[in-house]
Amino acid sequence: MAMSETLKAISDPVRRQILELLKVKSYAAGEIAARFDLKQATVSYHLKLLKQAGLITERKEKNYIYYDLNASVFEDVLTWIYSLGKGNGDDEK
Amino acid sequence: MAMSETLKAISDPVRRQILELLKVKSYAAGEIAARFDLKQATVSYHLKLLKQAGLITERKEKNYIYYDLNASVFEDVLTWIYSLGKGNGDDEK
DNA sequence: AATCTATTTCGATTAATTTCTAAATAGATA
DNA sequence: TATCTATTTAGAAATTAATCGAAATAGATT
Repeated sequence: MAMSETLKAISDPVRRQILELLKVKSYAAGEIAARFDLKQATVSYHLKLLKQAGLITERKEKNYIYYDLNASVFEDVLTWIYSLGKGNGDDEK
Repeated sequence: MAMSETLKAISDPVRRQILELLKVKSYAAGEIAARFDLKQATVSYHLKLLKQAGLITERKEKNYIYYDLNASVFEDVLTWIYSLGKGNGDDEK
């Protein structure tokens, strides 16, 4: 189930842009929201999905919540993609 | 737009399984459909999306349509995923 | 304690995706 | 040519996802 969640998370362009933003440094939820033409509640929804997929972590500081990228989750995805290239006949998900 | 299409295509588990199947060899549409608990029309819909994303190609032979995997399309996705790991500060999609 | 600030959660709405049945296409075969 | 076989396309129903406004939470600040 982990990979489905990861792939669904990154299949949305808003969520990919959030990840790209967090690649540079941590941002608080409000700072992230400010960069999109979306309401804060909507961005919060996307952050929740990314968090559930393990792609970001949160860290509370003062009354802000800072988000950090966790790219290590991509390992399974990379393995799956490579396996398609390598023709080893494994027919399972 | 290409990457969004690729990622959306592989965000569905049925479509990932189709790709895994095609990794082994080409199959006709009906043979693929036979492996899923879905109507042929539904599988045809998934094949269409995979084709649009460039992940499979089709080849007509007799009155069958054979499908082949084209994993080369993953290059952009791999590049994107790697770029998130490497912290190079590029904030664009 | 009262209020301010940052953020999430809830409920509703709209939009997109998946699935189905039925009909259409198109190439083989009788 | 009539029909069989493989497959797609069209249209409708069901499910899931994205968005918003309003209310709730929780930690600072006064």
